[in-house]
Amino acid sequence: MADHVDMVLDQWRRRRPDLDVSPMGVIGRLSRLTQLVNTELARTFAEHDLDRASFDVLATLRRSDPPHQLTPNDLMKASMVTSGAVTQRLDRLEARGLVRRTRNEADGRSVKVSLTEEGRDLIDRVLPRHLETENRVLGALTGKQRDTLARTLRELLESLGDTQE
Amino acid sequence: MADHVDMVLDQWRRRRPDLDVSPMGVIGRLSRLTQLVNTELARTFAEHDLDRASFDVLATLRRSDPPHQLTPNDLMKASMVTSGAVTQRLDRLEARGLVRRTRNEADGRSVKVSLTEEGRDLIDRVLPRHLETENRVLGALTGKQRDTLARTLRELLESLGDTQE
DNA sequence: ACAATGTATCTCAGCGCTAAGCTATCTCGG
DNA sequence: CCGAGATAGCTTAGCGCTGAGATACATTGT
Repeated sequence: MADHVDMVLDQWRRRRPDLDVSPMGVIGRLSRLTQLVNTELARTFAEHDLDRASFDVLATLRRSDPPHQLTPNDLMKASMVTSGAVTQRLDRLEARGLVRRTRNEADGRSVKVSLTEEGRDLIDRVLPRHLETENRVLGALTGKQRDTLARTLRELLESLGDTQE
Repeated sequence: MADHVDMVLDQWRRRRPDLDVSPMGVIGRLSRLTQLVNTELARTFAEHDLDRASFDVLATLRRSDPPHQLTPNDLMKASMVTSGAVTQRLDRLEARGLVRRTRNEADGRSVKVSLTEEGRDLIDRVLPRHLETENRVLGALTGKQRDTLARTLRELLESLGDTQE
C-alpha cells in the first residue's frame, strides 16, 4: 500500500537520484495529515457555528484556572497567532456574546477575558463531540501506536523549543 | 520533561475529569508541530524570495515526468488547495517568469504549465537547502524513530483516504 | 520626579485562500 | 448531429491572518 507521499518520493528519486529526500517522508506526511485532520475537525466545529480559531479561544478559557479569566496576551501565547489575530477573534466572540472583556484593575494596559454563561455552555457542548471526532480520526492506530506517536512528537516539539517555561 | 500539550492535558484533567482527553495528546501535538515546522521551512523559502505555495508549485513541476508539464488541475490535486488558489499561484509565478502557461492543443479548455529555465534553476537551487532544513528539524530523532514515525503517519493518511488512485 | 524604555492591546492595509459562480470547451446518449 | 451535462480554468467578494505601527499605561534607573 502506498500513500500520496510515497508517490512524491518515487518521483524525486527518479528525477533527482543525487538527493536524499527521505526527510520528506516524515515532514510531507506531517503537513498533509494535519491538513486532512483539520478539515475533519472543521466539520464538527461547523455543526456548532464555530471554526478552529473560535474553538481554540473558548477551549483555552474553559480549561484555565477559575475564574476562567485570561488576558489577550495569555491567549496569544497559547494559540500561536499574533496579537492582532487575538483582538479580532475576541471581537467576533464578544459580538456573539460568548466571551466578555473587562478592565484589568491591576494593570491599566491590560484586559481580562472571560467566558459568558452562553460561551461556557457552548464549549461544554462541543468538547465531547470534538473528542469523538479526534478519536475517530485516530481510529487506525492501536493505543500503543498512539502513545509512541505522542511521545515522538513531543520529542520533536521539545527540540524545537515548545516547552512549558 | 513536558511540552505545551502536556500542560494543556493537565489542565483539562483538572477541569473536566469526566472526559478522556488523550486524543489531544496526539492531535494537539500534530497541529502544533506542523505550525512550528512550517515557520522553520518558511525561513529557507524566504531566503530565495519564495513561500510554501510557490515552492510547492515549482517542486511539483520539477518532479513530474519530462517534459515537466502539468495542468492547473494536476497542480490542484497535488497541492490540496482550490482551483482559484492555483490560478493565483500561477499568476504570481508567471509574472516572475518562473513558469509558463501554454495552450493545450489536445483540449481547448485546458492549459499546460511548465517551468521556465529560470524556474528550474531556482527550484534546483532551493531544493537541497530545503532538505537540509527538513533534516535539521528532524535532528532530535534517530533513523529508526523517523521510519516508525513515517510509517505511522502513512497508516493514518491511508485510513483517511490519502492513497494513490 | 521623570525621562527612557518596556509592555499590552488595538488598528489597518495587504495577502493568500475559499466558495460560488462564470465562460469556454468537451463528451456522449439518443 | 445535437442538446444536456460534465469538465477545465478563471474571476471575485469576503474572510482571517500577518506585520507594522499607534496608543496608553507601567517600570526602571538615576
